[in-house]
Amino acid sequence: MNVHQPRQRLVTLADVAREAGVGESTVSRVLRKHGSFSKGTQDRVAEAVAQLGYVPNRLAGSLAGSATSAGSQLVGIVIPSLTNIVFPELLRGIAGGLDAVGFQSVIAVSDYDAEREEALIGALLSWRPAGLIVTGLEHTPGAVARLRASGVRIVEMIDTDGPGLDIVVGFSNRAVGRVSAGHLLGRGYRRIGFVGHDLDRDLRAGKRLAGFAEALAAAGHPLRDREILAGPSSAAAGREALGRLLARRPDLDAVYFSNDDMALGGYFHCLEAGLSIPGGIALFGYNGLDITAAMPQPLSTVRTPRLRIGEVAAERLGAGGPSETVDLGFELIEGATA
Amino acid sequence: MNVHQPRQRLVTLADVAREAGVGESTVSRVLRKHGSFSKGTQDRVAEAVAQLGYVPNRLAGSLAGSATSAGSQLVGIVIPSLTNIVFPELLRGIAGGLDAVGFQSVIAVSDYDAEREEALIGALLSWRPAGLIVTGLEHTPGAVARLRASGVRIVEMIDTDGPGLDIVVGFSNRAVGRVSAGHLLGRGYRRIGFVGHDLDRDLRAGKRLAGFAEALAAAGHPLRDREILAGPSSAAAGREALGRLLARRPDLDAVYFSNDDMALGGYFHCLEAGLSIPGGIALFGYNGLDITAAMPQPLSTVRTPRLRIGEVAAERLGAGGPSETVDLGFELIEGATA
DNA sequence: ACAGCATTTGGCAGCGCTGCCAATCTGGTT
DNA sequence: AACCAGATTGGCAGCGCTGCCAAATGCTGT
Repeated sequence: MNVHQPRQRLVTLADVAREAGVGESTVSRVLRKHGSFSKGTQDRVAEAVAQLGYVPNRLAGSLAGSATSAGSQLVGIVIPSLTNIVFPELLRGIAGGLDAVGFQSVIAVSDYDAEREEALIGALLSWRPAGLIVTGLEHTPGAVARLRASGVRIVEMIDTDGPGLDIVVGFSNRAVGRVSAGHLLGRGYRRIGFVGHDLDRDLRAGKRLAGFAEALAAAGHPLRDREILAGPSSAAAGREALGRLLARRPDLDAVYFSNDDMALGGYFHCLEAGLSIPGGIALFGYNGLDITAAMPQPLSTVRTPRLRIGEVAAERLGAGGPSETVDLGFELIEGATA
Repeated sequence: MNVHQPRQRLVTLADVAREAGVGESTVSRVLRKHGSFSKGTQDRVAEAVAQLGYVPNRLAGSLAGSATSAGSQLVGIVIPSLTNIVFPELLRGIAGGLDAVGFQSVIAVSDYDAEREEALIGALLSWRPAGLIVTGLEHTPGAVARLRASGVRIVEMIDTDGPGLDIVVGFSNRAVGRVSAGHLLGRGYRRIGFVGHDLDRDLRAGKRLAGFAEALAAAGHPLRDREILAGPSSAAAGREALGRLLARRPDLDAVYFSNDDMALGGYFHCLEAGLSIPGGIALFGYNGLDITAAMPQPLSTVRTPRLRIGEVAAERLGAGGPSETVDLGFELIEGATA
């Protein structure tokens, strides 16, 4: 089946109209519950639709509507990664918010590559989406130009540390870094290190580190050392990086991780090396992944409102308000590791 | 900005044609690198496009092409969840395979609900996608009817235990269960239990358990007990469930988990309860998540070719071959916990 | 210089649907 | 019985693009 057939002609609205013995525009109105029509007509149309197995063609619908109404019912989404569980959670939030209004999402993954993001934005705009949701505030000039010229609602997610193009939904990554530093300092840690991943590409992680280091320096206990592995974050990377860092600086009393995956890896390293936590070494993460709450010692971390960010992003896309920044904040989880 | 404006008229292909001083069809040919045109024309068109900031309207393009060519360059995807990291990985594979051919994916999440899946399939088909990728082999009769009537290529992912509609890409979940049981039996475990999640909804997990229990029974060492928590899989659920199971049946010498998340939770339970692994109790998971390899004792589990499944699914969607089932197999990871 | 062929180009009819407008119908009024 | 507002309906011109076809152009050999 399905082998190079010239694609059978599918049932069209005109077929339904003929079958139901009414005009095309009437069918269109009934199907969209828009305008007025009698109960009898509605029933006859419904029957014809069922009879013929009609599936509306939204390409045609959106194209026709594009002159006057809101364009297609698609929303374009660009995220940097699918590997980091954070992004699927954002997507889940968006999907939830979106299908409340019958929109659907076209998703593209940039792999933390700004050039690629620009290309993807172009590709998504070619579907004349009702709006676009992108990640972060940093984009190539070309991408910004396209977004501006598109005339559609733009939502930038996750980061509020800087000016946005239209709607911004997230929290301050810099503040997360500062608060995390404050917590460690407050607990009396003084010889603090950092374990991270690819900061050149994950710009938010870079901002957190900047805020973190800044707060430490301001308190007079500057960051002692850092171990940064190229490549995406992972438990394996965190484990290896913490091993290296502690081999070099066994005197550290606390380590800040670029995220929970890395921190979990660090935790595994400590288990294996027989280091006591937080007495021997304190660990502090970022994200508040569910898994960290199930650890024998819950991870000390910062929980971010990922799902909510997605929901709000979706919601604002539909709404017609003015441009604005929505800061959803974050929550420090004390945990037992720092 | 962007407040209820009646959507400015965007640049169209006709505008480009006028600017470049050529006909519309010429612009169309140049842009799609289809048919023949001179270098000079190409340059003039390219310049006009850049000049005007033209973004093609794929809604119109797909609609126009739909009469003769393959329909839109969209691919619809239905997955049951975004929470379980497995599905984002599938998506990543699909995205990779798809953008090699310039297709884009519209993603819908069914929440393991068959009725919802049916509705989503309808919604996706209304975009006249080039193909549809769905999860698993079990669908409502209505969903099957729609898929059949759509006339597009259908790929069913992950599970090969049963007949498919068109292309099936995955592995045998039942076989995973059997092989896992074989491994435990081979290692001498005899008093075996199971910890799982929501099997009524996650049908693949149910099939694995069926295969597992069947193999145990065949060997004369039937499954001793099971603890199944409602709701999705998670480390927290695995931890709690293992606690309950062992409280009830402290004599168990091995436990099979519905997946690695659950197993990791079980591992945490053991750490906390001071149970030695695998001497006191052996743990066996499913999925081969990266994180389990970073554990102090790597988890014994079965690694599934998730990324590859996605890639192959995408690849087959484009290809025009006959219907078939592609079994990509799986790999048993010995690990250190069983 | 001219036929013969390949290459390049433009015109235009749809693709299936929606929005606008005019036509028809309904029921109640005067 | 004539009249009117409101409800219901159908016709049809696009939405922006692609595929088909015919026309124009460029080259070659004779």
